[in-house]
Parts: sequence; C-alpha cells; structure tokens
Amino acid sequence: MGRWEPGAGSRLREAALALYLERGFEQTTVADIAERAGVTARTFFRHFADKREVLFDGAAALEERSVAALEAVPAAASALDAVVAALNVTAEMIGSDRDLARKRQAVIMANAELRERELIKFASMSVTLADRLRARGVGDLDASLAAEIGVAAFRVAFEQWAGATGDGELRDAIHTSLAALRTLTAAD
Amino acid sequence: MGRWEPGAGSRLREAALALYLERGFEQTTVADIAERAGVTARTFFRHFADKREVLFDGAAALEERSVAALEAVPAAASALDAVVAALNVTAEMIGSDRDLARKRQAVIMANAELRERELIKFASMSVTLADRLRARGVGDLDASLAAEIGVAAFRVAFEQWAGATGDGELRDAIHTSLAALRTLTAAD
DNA sequence: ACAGTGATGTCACTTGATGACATGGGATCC
DNA sequence: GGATCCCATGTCATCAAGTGACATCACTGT
Repeated sequence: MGRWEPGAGSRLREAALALYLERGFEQTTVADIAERAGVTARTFFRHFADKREVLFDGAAALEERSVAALEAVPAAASALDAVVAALNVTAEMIGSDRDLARKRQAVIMANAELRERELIKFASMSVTLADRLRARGVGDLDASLAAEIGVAAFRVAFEQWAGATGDGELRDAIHTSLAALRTLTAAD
Repeated sequence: MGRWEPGAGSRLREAALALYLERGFEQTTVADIAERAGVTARTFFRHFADKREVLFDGAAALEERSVAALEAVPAAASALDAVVAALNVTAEMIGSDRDLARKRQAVIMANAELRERELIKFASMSVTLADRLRARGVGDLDASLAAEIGVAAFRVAFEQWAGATGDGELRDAIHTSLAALRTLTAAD
C-alpha cells in the first residue's frame, strides 16, 4: 500500500462527522460525504451500511468489551451488580473523550432517525448482556429485566452527562442514577 | 361523501398489513400497498409518513389515554405506582385483541427497521410519562427513571405475552415482571 | 513476469420520499 | 339552483438511499 494514507474508512468518518456538524444530518447526502473524502458514493456503502451507521460503528467494540467485563464479575454477584460492572467499563471508554461524546451527542439529538439508532444500540447492548446473564444461570425474566434497568439507568445518566455544561464524571452520574433507581423501587 | 366507503386511510392500513403478512415488510413496496388499496403511491404518503408508520399510528392514541390514566392517579401515590397505573390502562387496550397484537408483533419482530420503530414508540411513551411525572412535582432524575423502568417492565412482559403460545393475561405478566424488578433491585 | 486478491470506480436500476400543480366532486353560502 | 370554496386525490418531476454487476488498477507473493 505504498506510503501511509488514512484509509477511506476513516476519511469517510471524518468527512461525515464534519458535514453533520456543519449543516446537519439530513442536509448531508452520501454523495457530499464521499466527495469530501475523495471517493465515490458507492464506496461509502462499502464501508458503512448506511448514513447513520457512521456515528455508531464503534458500538460493537463497546459491546464486546463490556461483555468481557461482565464475564469477569464473580459468579456470586447479583445479576444487577454484574450488569453495573459491565456498564462501568463502558462508561470509562466513553467518558475518556468528553468533547467527542458531546459533539456526537449534539448531532444525534438533533435528528429523529439518529435518536432511534442510538436507542437501538442501547437495546442491543441490553439484549447481549441479558444473554450473558442467562449463560450464567440467571433466570429468563430476571436476565432481561436486570439488563434493561441497568442500561436504562446508564442511559439516563449518560444523557444528563453528555448534555450538562458542568464537568462531573460519568461514573458518578451512573452511581447517582442507580441509587435513585433503588430508592424508587424500594418505596412501596 | 355519498354512501359510506371506508376511507383511503383504513383501506391502506388493511392492504399494508395483509401484504406485510403475506410476503414480508421489505418485500412489499408502497406501490403495492397503494395498488391494493386502489389509490396512488403519492396518496399513501398523504396518509402515512412512511411505510413503517402504518403499523404504529395507533401509538398516539395509546399514549394519550395512558397519560389520562396517569393524571387520574392520586398525587400521593409513588412515581412508579403512577406509571404502573398508566401502563395497566395501556395493557387493557392492547390486551383486548390478542390476535391482532400477535399478527402485528409477528410482522414487527421479523424486521429490524420495525423493531427499531417499536422501541421508539415505547421510548416516546416513556418520555411523555416522565414529563407528566415532572409536572406532578417528581424530581427530574426520578421522573426519567420511574418512567424508564416502568416501561421496561411493561415491554418485557408484553414481548413475552405477545410471543407466548399460552393464554395468560397481559395484566398478570406485567404484575409478575414488576415483582421481579423489585426483587432484583432490592437484593444487595 | 504472472496470477491472484482486494479496494475502488462506473453504470444501471429499484425504491422511498417530497414538491408543484391540476382537477373533480361534495359541502357551503347567497 | 348555481357560483364558489375546499379537500382528497391524481399526475408529473425529481432527489436521495441503497444495491447488484462488472471493469480496473495497484499491490502481493511466488
């Protein structure tokens, strides 16, 4: 491959994010992105399944690592605790680059299609975690619920964190969210 | 309008559901639906924002009535209890026609785009309920969380109910789901 | 040098979605 | 009753997303 030039994949990713920020997601066509990246539109689709996926193709890696984290939790831990451990790892990965997270989140929140896709990614993580819990012997319903509410708590915390102007840690936001969750369900 | 003929809206809805069941969602084009309903494709888009929305345009009414149910809950009730009351009303509406629910669910589960859209509808309900909780004086975080976990419990129960071959009541499934949720968060 | 492999370009096409404009029939008002 | 208005729809044109088929060119290893 001769001298090193950034692959078309990363050039496309950068071009897309820049355009989404400059003029908005809907106002950006695949042709625009491809042009800025110096390739054809056809090539764009060889790297990304669709226009949205550019912003989400990191999710797979995220999921992978949080699953690994879940596996590392002692079997004695409760289902919810195991999920929380996995999500804390996720939080560390995301939380390490707050500026990028904010930019990305701004683009996503400005568009319905992207908000949908983001929810899907969270849901996908929830399903994956639930599966792993089942593999550990957790019951069907409990596995689904533990994963769902863990991810819900994470998501609420994340949204607050990514939107807030302050500079608290994502990890702390999650902790607060989980504590609130316990109080809510305990109160009867 | 002369004698009564079903409006184009309902004809389109029926045509679409039939085709989605017969040959699948992706294999059905808007042109197909329009033809079966006796209108042009352009008219389809005057009734539905997109091909998916045909299956989801009842969601608004559902949301409306569950909000009304939430408003009817005494202010003294806990946030989660209020959400549960709202969801029980939703359950009654959905649960009244299990056959339709199953057909619809079969179509939705067979397609990724439709699963996405369904999650969005649930998310939308969650946001709406959270807003109403805030209007009642519930704190920001608590409102989001109560709505999220209530809806999550509902969704898990609903999916199990709509997929199961047995004939339990949706209401019971929700109750079971909520009980499990409380146990999960209590265990510490 | 040669065959193979992979990434890209080119072309053609289907489908989803939307804007602009025409029209026909029912409802409304005088 | 007839002029008029409005709404639903049809018609036409167009753009953008996405995909399949095939050609090309650079680089790889032998």
